[in-house]
Amino acid sequence: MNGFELSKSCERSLPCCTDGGLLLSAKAPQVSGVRVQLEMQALWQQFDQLGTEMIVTKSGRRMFPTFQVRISGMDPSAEYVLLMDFIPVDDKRYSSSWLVAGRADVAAPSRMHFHPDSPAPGAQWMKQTVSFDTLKLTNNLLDDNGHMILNSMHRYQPRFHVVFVDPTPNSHLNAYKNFCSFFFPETRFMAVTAYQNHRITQLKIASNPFAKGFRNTDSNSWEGNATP
Amino acid sequence: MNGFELSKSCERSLPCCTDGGLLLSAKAPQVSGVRVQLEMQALWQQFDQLGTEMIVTKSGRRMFPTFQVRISGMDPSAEYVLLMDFIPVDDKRYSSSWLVAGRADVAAPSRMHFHPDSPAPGAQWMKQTVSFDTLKLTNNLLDDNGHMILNSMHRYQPRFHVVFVDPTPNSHLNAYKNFCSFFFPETRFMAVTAYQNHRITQLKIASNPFAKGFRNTDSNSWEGNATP
DNA sequence: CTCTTGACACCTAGGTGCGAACTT
DNA sequence: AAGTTCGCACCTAGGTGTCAAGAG
Repeated sequence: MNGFELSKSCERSLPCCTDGGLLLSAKAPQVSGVRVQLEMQALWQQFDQLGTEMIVTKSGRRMFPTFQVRISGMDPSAEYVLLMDFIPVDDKRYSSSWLVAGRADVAAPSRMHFHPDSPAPGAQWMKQTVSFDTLKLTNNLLDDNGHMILNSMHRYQPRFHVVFVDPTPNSHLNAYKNFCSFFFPETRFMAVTAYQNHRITQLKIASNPFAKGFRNTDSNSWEGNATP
Repeated sequence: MNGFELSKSCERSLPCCTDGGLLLSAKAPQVSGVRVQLEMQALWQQFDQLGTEMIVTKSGRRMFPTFQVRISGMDPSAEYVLLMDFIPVDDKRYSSSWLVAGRADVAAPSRMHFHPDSPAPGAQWMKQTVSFDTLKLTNNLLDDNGHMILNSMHRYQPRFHVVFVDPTPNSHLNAYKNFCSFFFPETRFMAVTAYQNHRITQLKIASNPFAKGFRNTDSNSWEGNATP
């Protein structure tokens, strides 16, 4: 039971560093020890149990909950770039009843979202929570605002990447050594243009401060539901 | 009179690079060619003609107009830090009628305000206007929010500094070569806790979008002022 | 029929000067 | 009297789900 404090986040984050048969030691020391912990995990799990949905709009919509992580194990003085992308969970297309409705549409242009503070030294990334609150989701294939393009009615798994900026000449030859990827199963979601599950809507309203206007302030709303 | 296209901004910005008898050539090439142009100059001059006043509060107040500059002549790939400070225009203390009321108070702790994007390569600084809109002024000597501490009823001259981040070992030995300072006379102002000149108040209300609530929207207020 | 769009009311978050109350 | 402080109404700017209308 000892010495597991750090590896706990590994259990949760399932690092993709185990690239096929490659040993972890094949990674550069600047990334091999990096540990990532998801923030607001309880909330993410609450959504996940209902089947998380994220709204996509033409102009771009934020994620809620926001993807936020705490990072440890970086080289404090080394420079890192942090970024996210979204991979389709399966190649299926869903109908409103969550039945598979067909094969996935043609793959949308897959974009990367660089954290706006990138690049920055490890010390800066580790000293506080790293938040991707400026990331927006869109269903507009022609988007030119740098938002993440997703297909509505498809499921996605957010991925998080830590890239060590290697100052060594010809470092691109060893590029595969210099990054590490993480994903958290509880952050999977369905992209939608309108909520399909009313319980998701209610949980969003209850937990997102910007939706406070839709909260039922009547603690006794269960009584006296007058009907015409 | 030729070759003055660049030095035009120098006329306006009065670089402090001419450090006493030192030649400009004593500066590092990364800063010797830097040119800075004040944005919203016409508005600054309009305020300056009335005697600009800036509110200082305990919690910190933004400047209006905001100090913004356009920069050219940097080495695009060199790293720079940009910062501001405020120097007392004179050692006098003013009363509400702008009469000198005594010697200046003990010098407040002089702070530097680093532009939050610092450090960044020259190319990034030059590609768009650099804005110091997060800078706030306070009269709280014990401020721990990193705001600029000023004495009310004193006049100040904002200064703008461009610092080349020299990667050379022992570069601190040549530190004086690696920066260049600019100031714009029309940005001088009096720090106040409440406006003294009503014409300044009116110009602020007319030009600051956040003060729109105090504008006289009735272009025809002279007619039909119904009273009960 | 299912899914998408856009105007909308309602929030958060925070920048204005006002004016009464307060301090000196 | 002169200068400062603080709550306030009124803005900007932008993030919510809702609902009616539109598109296929």
